Amino acid sequence: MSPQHPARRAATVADIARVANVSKATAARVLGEYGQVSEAVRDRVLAAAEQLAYRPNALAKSMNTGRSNTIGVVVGDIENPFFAVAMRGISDVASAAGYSVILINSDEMVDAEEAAVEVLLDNQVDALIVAPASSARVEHLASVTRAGRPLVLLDRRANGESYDSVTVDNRSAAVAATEELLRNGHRRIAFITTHEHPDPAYTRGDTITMSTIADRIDGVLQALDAAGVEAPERYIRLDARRRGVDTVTRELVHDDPPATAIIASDSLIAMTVFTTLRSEGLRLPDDVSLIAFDNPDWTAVTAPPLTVVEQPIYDLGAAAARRALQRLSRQPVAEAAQVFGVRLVNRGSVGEAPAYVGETGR
Amino acid sequence: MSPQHPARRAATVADIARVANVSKATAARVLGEYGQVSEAVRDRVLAAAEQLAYRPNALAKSMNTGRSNTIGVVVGDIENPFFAVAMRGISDVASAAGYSVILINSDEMVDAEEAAVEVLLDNQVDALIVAPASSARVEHLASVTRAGRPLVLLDRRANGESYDSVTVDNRSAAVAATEELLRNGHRRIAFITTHEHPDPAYTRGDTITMSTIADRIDGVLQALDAAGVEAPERYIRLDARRRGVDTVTRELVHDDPPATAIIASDSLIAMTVFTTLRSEGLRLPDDVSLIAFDNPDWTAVTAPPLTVVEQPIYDLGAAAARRALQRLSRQPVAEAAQVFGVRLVNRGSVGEAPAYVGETGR
DNA sequence: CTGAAAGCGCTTACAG
DNA sequence: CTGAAAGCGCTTACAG
Repeated sequence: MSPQHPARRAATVADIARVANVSKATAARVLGEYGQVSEAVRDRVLAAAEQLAYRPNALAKSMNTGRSNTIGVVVGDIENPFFAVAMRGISDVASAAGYSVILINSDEMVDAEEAAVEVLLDNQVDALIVAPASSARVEHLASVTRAGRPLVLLDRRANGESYDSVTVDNRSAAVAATEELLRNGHRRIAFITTHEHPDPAYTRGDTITMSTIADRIDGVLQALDAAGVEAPERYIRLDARRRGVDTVTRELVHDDPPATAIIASDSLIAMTVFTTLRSEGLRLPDDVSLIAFDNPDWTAVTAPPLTVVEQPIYDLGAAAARRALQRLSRQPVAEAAQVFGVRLVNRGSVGEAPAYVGETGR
Repeated sequence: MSPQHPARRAATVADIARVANVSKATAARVLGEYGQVSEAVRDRVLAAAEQLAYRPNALAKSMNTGRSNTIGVVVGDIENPFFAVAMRGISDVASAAGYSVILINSDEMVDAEEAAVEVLLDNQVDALIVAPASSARVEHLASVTRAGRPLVLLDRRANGESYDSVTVDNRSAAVAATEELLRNGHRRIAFITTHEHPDPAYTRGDTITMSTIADRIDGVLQALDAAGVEAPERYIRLDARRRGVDTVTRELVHDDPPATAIIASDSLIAMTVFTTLRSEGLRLPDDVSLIAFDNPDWTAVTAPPLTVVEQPIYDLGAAAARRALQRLSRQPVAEAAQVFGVRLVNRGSVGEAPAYVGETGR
């Protein structure tokens, strides 16, 4: 059987040892690059390996070493640009360190997330990075640390246990966005999120299970309260996918009195708000102002370009991977919770608040 | 040590066997769900497993069965929405079938792709899905089939060997886009791609290493030739990242005679063309028409919304995974090359070709 | 420096 | 139905 043709079976250490006339241990030493081997023997083994097109079986190696050089990642949806970019950050850092990454989508469902964690653990990943769908239901995450493997939370925190986490300062971001709007005279400021919730309206004290959303709402209300706006929660809308972001948008801007500004919790929501406002004949930013979370390229090319809250998404992913790697190498890690700052990018979708002229007008 | 506390060592089949008072073989039979076991013994084993919080070691299982239930995926860049969406398709199909997926980015560099394939093979993936960076340098792909593992090419073909592939009919797509432009009176039609190439200009007979790009150029030229346009390759621009898509765009529309329409090989290029035209004071579609490959959501909200070539990207990924799975189950697979059709989505960026009024005007 | 043996955690024949 | 043994392809002490 010539080397060009499909081999019946891949060559193993034993095969190399036989051909090189050494013991399996010796062959393994040169192939695995550990221990001491004489020059002459090494050459013989290497020649045999070359001849038989030897490739190591990483699984067998993992069985012995207890390390798979693999990192598991659980995100909501890799199709979501946020996670795609974060994944790139994770991948780059992992690859550079010789780690492969196994990816599973949770679709933001805790049950799926739990199953994913189990699969990944069974596959002996060395560490896990997860963007928890809920900050409340996180018992399954304990199984990771219980298995003695590093866990890093991506973008979202978890209640109870204190895990390593790499997040963004969503509260400050929301405060900054809201203040920018307040500065322009807005007082009826809406916040739209598609995060699932029993009631689409928000009442103080409501438990928001996703930490990013909870923080943003806190930030919006904090800024509004500080500005003396009364009952600012009136314009907060949760679970907007249920009735449609377009419908929710329409109601907000036709409310009495209407919201004069909208903060969209992600760029997809912003896109629908944008088109809905346009189809309603409302001008941006003259009639309604808009600020979006996230800064995908397209937000800079719309007319007007959108004012956005830019998050260091790639860095978030990279930092999560770095943290996991540090834990694996037992390096001392300074802090458990790494929080990135965000940046308000002023473009053209925020303008002076229009005067309220009663029910008939705006 | 109570079950709530970190276990020193995870329970194994041997541990369960000891506690349940059966042999390892018997414990393994019930835990691995194979072979025959009596009701009574099964219960005892299950109870022991429960008590010790037993979790199977997928690696050990793979060692024996020769199947890892893992699929390797090599794409150019997961941050690219095209691959993010395709990855979602792959993931969904793989997960549903009980497979995990390991992802590696090649950055469209063949060397990195080659290394990725090696790593994945070493990790004993059952099958491989790769979007080859080059159709020309594909020798490393042979190692996959040589290892007896299914290989499915995603989005791009490879020269020589005939591998399974799931692609899109790029030639027809380019023909359709070009004909739409011709129908509107355009004859100086440009095509811009960032695909790397020694010469940014295109000469008939040039070898384009990426099959998608080669097909698109073929399609554009075919339609233009059929329409009797002379030397239509004049407006084709390769490797546009080198000098900048904005610069390339500016030159094309200020050429004498200028291009009156541009086909952008992906949506990122389209975005830059869009902003460049605007900053040049050129109106879309009155002065210049634009058609983009790919249909991300934002292309529908620009002013004007873009006319695009929509590719069934998710389906492409899903089909690739399905094909890999079929090969693994040795089901008869009808054809080796699955080609998806594309759809021209007419929106607002194509208009009548402006009259050419000589060097001073347009 | 080199080798024989045991072991990682499972599965797979082979007996009984 | 159940068990003792061998084996998957490596690594890891332990001798020599």
